[in-house]
Amino acid sequence: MGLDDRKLAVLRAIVEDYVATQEPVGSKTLVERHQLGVSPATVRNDMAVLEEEGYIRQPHTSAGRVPTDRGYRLFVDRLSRVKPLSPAERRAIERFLVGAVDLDDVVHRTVRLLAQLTRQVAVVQYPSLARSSVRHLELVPISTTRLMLVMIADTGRVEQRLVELPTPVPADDVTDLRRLVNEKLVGSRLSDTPPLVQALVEESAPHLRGAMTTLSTVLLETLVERTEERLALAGTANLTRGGLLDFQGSLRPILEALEEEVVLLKLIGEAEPSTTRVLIGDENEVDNLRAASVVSTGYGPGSTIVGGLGVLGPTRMDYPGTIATVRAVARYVGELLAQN
Amino acid sequence: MGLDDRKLAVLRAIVEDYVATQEPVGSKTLVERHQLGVSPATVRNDMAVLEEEGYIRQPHTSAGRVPTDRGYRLFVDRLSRVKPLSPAERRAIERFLVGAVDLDDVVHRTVRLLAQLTRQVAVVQYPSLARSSVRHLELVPISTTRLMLVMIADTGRVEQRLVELPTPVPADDVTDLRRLVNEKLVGSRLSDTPPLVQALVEESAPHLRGAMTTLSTVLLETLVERTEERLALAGTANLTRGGLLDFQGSLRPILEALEEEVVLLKLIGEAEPSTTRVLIGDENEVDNLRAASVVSTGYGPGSTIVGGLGVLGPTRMDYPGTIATVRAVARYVGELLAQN
DNA sequence: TCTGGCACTCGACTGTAGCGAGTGCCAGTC
DNA sequence: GACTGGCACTCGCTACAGTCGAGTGCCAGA
Repeated sequence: MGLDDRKLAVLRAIVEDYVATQEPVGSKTLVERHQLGVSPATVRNDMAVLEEEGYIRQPHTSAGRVPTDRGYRLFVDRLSRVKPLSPAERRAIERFLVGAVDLDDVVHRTVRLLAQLTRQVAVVQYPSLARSSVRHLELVPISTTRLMLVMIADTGRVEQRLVELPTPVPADDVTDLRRLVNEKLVGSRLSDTPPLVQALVEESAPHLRGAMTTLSTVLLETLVERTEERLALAGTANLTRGGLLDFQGSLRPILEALEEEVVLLKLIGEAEPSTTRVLIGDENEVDNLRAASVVSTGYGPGSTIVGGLGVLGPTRMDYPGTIATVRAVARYVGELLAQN
Repeated sequence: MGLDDRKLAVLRAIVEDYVATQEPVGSKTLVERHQLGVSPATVRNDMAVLEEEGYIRQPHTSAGRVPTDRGYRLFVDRLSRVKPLSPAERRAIERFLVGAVDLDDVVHRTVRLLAQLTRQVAVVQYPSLARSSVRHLELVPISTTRLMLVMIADTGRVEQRLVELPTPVPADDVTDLRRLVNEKLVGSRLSDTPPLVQALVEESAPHLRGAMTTLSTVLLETLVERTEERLALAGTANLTRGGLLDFQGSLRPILEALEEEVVLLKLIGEAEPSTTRVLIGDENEVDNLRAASVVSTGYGPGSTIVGGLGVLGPTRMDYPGTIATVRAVARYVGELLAQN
């Protein structure tokens, strides 16, 4: 795989041109637009090598070259630098995010902002419950045998769930239950609660035992097992930019994939390392998204990560710009959350 | 506008055929597929009249006829009966909606169900706050100058909002505040609260006055002014059915409209009368949706209405079936809510 | 009022031809 | 050995002409 500097430069030029024009790029136009200092014939030879190595391909004979997924990968890894944000973008981010009034608001603003700036489909995961701690648990009696359980997490998330009690429970007992669960659980990570919840049942007074058992079941179900991850989506209309050229003519699989929360979470939620992740075309494990690329990263207050966010677009996307925007937005959101 | 019975039958046949085949329908195929008891020539004469009256049109000379928006309207109003649901559909609805665990769950299941049954884009509005009553208000101290206000409505909706207090407020005072707002507001409709909230400030003890003022502002903002209506969406992938024929080739405007919550709320949220509403093509006031039809209705426990739901699809849609499904789903959801 | 017949229209499809962007290869030069 | 200019070739795109056929409008007759 002897790719000298010039061949890399040719690849970079092809990617940049193709992203800009959306048309296969030929050797002649390439030397015209970029100062490569060599003739078209030489570029053609280089192209032949790049094609051999699988970085570019010809849609058909007598057409220019188009980068392959592998070509984009090389471009992203070795040929591009993260583009600094324009002052206008920076301002847009700041303006957009101030004045957010609660978590819902923050998430919605963020996802719209991301979609607008990148002109692609944006996805923002709500702060993960698994990475949140309990700030407060509230029990609101609906009837004598029904409670509304409200959990407030330190990330600002609020989850509620109806609890059907096996037997009527008087108001005083509800107060006791409330005190007990709060004493035991407040401050602990949700992922660490199962043993605590277990202990809660065992330690509770006999007359509370029944209610507490039901309550604990619901608690475990809601907060731990059914990892109730939520997310917000925006910018699907951006999929129609670039006519029907992107996504080989059919938006169908993409739209289908976007409806599957599980799929999206996998895409942007696994942001273990705090670095930005780029998945290009085929690298994607979801079949429906083989024609798309995803740029995602984690966000959270300070250096911790509580959730993921990212964008999805055609493989033919402006990677440097998109990566920069995604990172910047994630950083701003993190700062915003840190203020809480 | 003398449209005798046969002309109406011809129109009905045209609509049904076109909806089924998606192809302009000619006089010959029409008499073949439907027992009209007359010759193609006669049908042609009727068609000419129908076209004159604006109920059908020809995409081009030497093509069959296609219903106009006006034609669909006449069809819906006078030529179609609501199709009874198939047992399979009935079962699907029941199966889908049992086991819903909280409001979010109900809404999400409903919207997916609607999308699946109608094979169109489904929209479900959360129970409107304006039509809800306060069941409980909770104040959770986050710090000495910050409270989390949580409002639980009788419709199951839970809204939260951060309150920044002007001065630190001790825990005892928070207890007092909680008691006061609950005493005053629980049980009242949200739309009726403004005077009550006002009174709350005036009647509160001097040392609570400052905090109560801030609190009341937030209350009014969150619950009344910023009519925080939420909605859920599903089935956008269904827009791609029928190739690019529907929506005159561009999904763009549709997708854009679907991103605007305000627009959607207007579409399905204004379900004043409990009857089903059908908006066909041009009747739609949103420019982006001139190529689409919307079938919507209100839902709620018993005969009250707390929100709207509906579907959006091409004007060429199976109106009788869609209307039946939308109504049935709304009724089931209403029953489900009544159980709470 | 309905029907059969007939001439007409016009989009869809097919085949052909010319154009041109772009390529691969090769011989020649530095 | 690396680069370049030149040349023949490929093949998608566009334009154009011709054919086909579904569907129509109209009219005379039952």
